Amino acid sequence: MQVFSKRGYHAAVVDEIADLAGISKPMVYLYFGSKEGLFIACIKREGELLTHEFQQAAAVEQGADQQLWAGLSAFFAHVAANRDGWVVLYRQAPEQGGEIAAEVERQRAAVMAAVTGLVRAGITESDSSAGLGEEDAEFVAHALVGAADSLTGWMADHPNEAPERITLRLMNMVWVGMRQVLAGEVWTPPAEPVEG
Amino acid sequence: MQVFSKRGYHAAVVDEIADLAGISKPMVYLYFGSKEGLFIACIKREGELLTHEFQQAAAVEQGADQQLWAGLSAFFAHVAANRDGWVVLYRQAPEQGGEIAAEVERQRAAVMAAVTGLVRAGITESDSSAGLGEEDAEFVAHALVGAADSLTGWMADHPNEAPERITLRLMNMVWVGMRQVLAGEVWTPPAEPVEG
DNA sequence: GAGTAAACTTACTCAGGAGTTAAGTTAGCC
DNA sequence: GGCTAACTTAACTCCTGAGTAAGTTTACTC
Repeated sequence: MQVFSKRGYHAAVVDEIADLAGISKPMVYLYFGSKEGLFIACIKREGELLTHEFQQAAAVEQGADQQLWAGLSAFFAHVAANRDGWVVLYRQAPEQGGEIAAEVERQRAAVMAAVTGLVRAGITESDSSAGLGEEDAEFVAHALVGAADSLTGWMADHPNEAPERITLRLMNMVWVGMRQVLAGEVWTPPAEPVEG
Repeated sequence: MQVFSKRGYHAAVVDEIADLAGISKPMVYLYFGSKEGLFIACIKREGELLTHEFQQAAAVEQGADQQLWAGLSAFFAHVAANRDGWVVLYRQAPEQGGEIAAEVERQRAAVMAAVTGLVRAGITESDSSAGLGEEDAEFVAHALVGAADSLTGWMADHPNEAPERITLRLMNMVWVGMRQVLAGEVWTPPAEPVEG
């Protein structure tokens, strides 16, 4: 994870990974078959761990907003403690082909589905759904995950910021806005085009 | 750009790039010196173009929200028309070392600074600054850029969605929330810890 | 403590791809 | 027609790094 995160898949050298793990290269091939196999194992573990922690945290029966809060808190806590894994999973894996791409897609979709589910719940929970539907849930989920991802970088620059505080800030940015939108308050752009 | 975007820096083969450009490999080396030089040129152009378009759009004198709206619209329009460039700049470049990392960092910082500037303006423009400060501006800017990045993926799955509509959705998610927070409405988490 | 299987290492092979060299080819110009 | 500039083609060198083969240590059994 550490090496893949720092160097990227292609630039990561199996020898370095083996050294760092305190074993020799042939052992890596014995255990994982190939570099690709090793990488897939990394992604799989990371994705499943993250999804599991997120859903575990969000599973408690309560309002959708609080579930989302719990899930995001778990997410940030996990990433803060384990930045490499997230970087590998979300930032650099997608461009590879074949089996790797497939596994990454699977793990990512799982994360996205979990978030989308909570957002959807938040929308339908509101009485006045204000015309927001499935597409909006997906949109918000994408934006949320992207924001969270980017904030992992911000978090690295602010090591004293607790994951809960980050979640709180993010919830205030997003959820309060969504609630307002659901309540009918909408921001609108200027009527005429701003520039030719 | 196309090849770097599809394959990633390391897996990109100079021969393929040359073929696609309709020139021969030695010419690539004549013009750019090395693969790294070529890549840096790509990043530089992309970053400067994007920053320029964003700032151009946001430069018109008006409310900070409308400036942000204009800037984000320009951003989405640019990325929609030129996905490869964004992918190269934001998603895969950072993990390389040396000169590449330096240039990427420079371009990214420029984008981030532009966004942060507008968010900061939005905060100070409000009468009741509600205790939000520079750190909050940076936080929101990070979240915004991350969301925008992630939404470029969503956009690729929804080709009929106009960039302006995406911006509108995003503005409604973020700005309305921020306005509410500035006005004093705050979302708070459950009092007791959700899980042990 | 010899025999042996499992766990491991050292030292290799071999392919792919960055970067180069050299010998053309084409177009424009005097 | 010869000269130059801008290129191409195609072969090459050389290095890095994935994957492997053969040998060596460890640990366990009788």
